[in-house]
Amino acid sequence: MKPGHPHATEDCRAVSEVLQRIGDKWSLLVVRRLGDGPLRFNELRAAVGGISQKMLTTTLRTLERDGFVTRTVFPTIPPRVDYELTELGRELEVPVKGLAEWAIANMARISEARRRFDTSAAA
Amino acid sequence: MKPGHPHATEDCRAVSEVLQRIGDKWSLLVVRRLGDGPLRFNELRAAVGGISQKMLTTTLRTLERDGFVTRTVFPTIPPRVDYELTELGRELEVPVKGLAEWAIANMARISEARRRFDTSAAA
DNA sequence: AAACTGTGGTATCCAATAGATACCTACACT
DNA sequence: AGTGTAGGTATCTATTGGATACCACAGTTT
Repeated sequence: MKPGHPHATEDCRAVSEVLQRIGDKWSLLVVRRLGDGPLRFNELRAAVGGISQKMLTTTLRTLERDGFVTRTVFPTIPPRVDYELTELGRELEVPVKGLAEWAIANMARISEARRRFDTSAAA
Repeated sequence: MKPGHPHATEDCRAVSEVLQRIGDKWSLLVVRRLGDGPLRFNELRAAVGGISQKMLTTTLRTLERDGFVTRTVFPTIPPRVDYELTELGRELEVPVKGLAEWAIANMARISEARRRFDTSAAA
């Protein structure tokens, strides 16, 4: 991240892409829940809380496509589908955890900055 | 991040919020550029590349609101406005850098997972 | 005097995406 | 006939991103 780094811009764009990818409304919540072990669709839905069926389906498909979770179908009746983090998904948790700790530690500072900005702008 | 952690869900939601915040299309690119030192509006625009005036304005306002950058207006003619990272902005770069390294190191794995998923789904 | 230039914006409109809601399937069991 | 599972589809709205045009101001050019 020093000036003159030849690939700085494209690298940064790659990071931005990954951030946009996992920065949607539900992906992190889902990954975090699966971090405790595999879950079935409706278990996961209940564990996350507040997510609609469609959004969970969409979120899981995208996570599966990107190789973060695996989807295992048991051809029973009624059907049973297990979702589980892949190795890649578990590795992702490491840097995310770093960001998580920062976010938790600095949320108050951000909130206060917002409050200051909003009150001074409203004046 | 262990099962039974009482604040796991709300913490995770906080992280998700921060990620959504900086996970937009331009914020990280802008922060990265300002990491090399303060820049004027049009300098920044040229440095980032491909960003419209409106999007840069919007992005900078939000970053300013959240306390990541400062905006300094010099009341000259023509006007001159400098943007600079705050201490909070510079601190943010640390965990983001961790995620950045992960993203760069694993981009290929994600791409390959996508390719596999898309080809097998298309079949 | 009129028009153009460089700044850092704002206002407006349009397209694409994200998310929510409601309703649909198929199948077996009770 | 109704229930539970794991979805799919269709529709709607809200948010996001982007393009375009415009503004104010002063100096410079014509």
